[in-house]
Amino acid sequence: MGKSKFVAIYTDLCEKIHNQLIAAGDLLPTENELCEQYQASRETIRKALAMLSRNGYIQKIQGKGSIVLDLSRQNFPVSGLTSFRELAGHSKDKWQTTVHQLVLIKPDDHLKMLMNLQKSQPVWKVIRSRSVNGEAVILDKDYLIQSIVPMLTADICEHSLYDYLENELKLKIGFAKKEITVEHANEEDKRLLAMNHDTHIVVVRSLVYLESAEFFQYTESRHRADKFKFVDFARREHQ
Amino acid sequence: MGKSKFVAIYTDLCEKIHNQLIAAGDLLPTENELCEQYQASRETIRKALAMLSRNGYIQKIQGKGSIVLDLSRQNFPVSGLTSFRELAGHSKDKWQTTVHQLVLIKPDDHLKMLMNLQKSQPVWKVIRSRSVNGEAVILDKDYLIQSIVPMLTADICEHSLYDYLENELKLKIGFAKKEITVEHANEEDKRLLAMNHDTHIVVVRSLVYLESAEFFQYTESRHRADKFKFVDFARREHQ
DNA sequence: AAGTGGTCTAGACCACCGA
DNA sequence: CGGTGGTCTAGACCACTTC
Repeated sequence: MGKSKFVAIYTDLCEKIHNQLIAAGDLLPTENELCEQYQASRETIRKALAMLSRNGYIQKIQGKGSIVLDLSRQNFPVSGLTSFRELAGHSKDKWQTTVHQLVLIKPDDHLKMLMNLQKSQPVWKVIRSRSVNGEAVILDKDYLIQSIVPMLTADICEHSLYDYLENELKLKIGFAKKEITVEHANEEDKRLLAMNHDTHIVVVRSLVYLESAEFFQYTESRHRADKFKFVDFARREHQ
Repeated sequence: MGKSKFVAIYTDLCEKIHNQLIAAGDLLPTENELCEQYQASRETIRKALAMLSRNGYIQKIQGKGSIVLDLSRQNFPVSGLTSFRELAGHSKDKWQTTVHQLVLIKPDDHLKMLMNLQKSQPVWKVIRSRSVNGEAVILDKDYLIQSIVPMLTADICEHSLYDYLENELKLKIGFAKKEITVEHANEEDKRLLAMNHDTHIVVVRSLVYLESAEFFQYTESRHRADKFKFVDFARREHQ
């Protein structure tokens, strides 16, 4: 239950590609060979390969085989659900988090609209800035529904909020909808970020849901424009 | 061959959701019921459901069923491969395309690096602006490898380049890697776009590949910052 | 013609949910 | 407990590439 067979096969092939045991441009073993190697049925192998394909590791070509792609360089887990991790997790720079505010609030009308709340219910408001090399370049404003996250501390917010949610509270994150726009910096941005003569902020707004399809968190992640970068791998679904 | 069974089922369910024959928040029929309805095996039904899930239409919950999600409002085909379509295709505004340049060039070193070209080979360079309500807000610079796209005309570029590539040349687009950043507007931006006192440009750089894994196009899509919006649906892959 | 991936099937067992 | 989705299997046939 910890892992299904096809995920284990996916993970194994993933590592082999990352460690260049299989070089970019090469063909993967055929599906039948992989059936042998992993003692699995073909459909199970194919699930693992489909996952590799979705995540940009391989390209399957009918009649030929599965080519290993060369996108690994900057291909950190695309469309992960937290923008901070996306940026920080895979870089070598030193990131630091500062908690500016942690309060339990009753949402006002504007927030209720943003969060699509029907009734008024208490919400954790967390404001944090993220610094790299001592320069605050990201301002994260999180709003979490208290009936799902009963307690929060500054300590949790300063370290990894998501670790806490997933590993301590055992919450299962399901999906999120994100929206990226560019806006003018406001007073709060100027106060809490090192604005560096820059007037623009990239705003990533996310609605995050649990696996139960229950809404759970709204996040506004405000990035200094010159420090922002979003990478995406998109596959064409021929229908 | 035109369509596989599971794609047909996916498409049918898609339409039913769009037309609200199945309401958001409701459960889809169970997998076994769908087997009956579509006269298909369960794995085939599950392929269709997996596709719906990937594209944000449903959330599957073990032991319960598949809930129809309510993301339809602004959920245009996320992570399509062409940023112009993403913006224009599903809006009600009137868009117009102006072709500024269409030439066959030998790429210089900078372009060769961007396009990851080993040898020097002729490349189509297409510069177009996109206007909405008479205001030019997007500048698209496309570079297409001529050995794959032998001929281009201004007429094709003014209408739909991608229609031509897919339907006339029968090219099969496979996947793309995109990168979104924010940069200062340059002279060309100011000349060809209605810059509106704005100094920033959202730059979407894409490397596009065919299904054969062959590289084929580099695109730089430069959006006036205040007109830019990117929407993404991301699913957590629990492993 | 042989080998590859693409699709579909029927059946089995498990993990989870709700009454 | 019964019904749901999650996983895995073995086998079949098709479409495509390559020789």
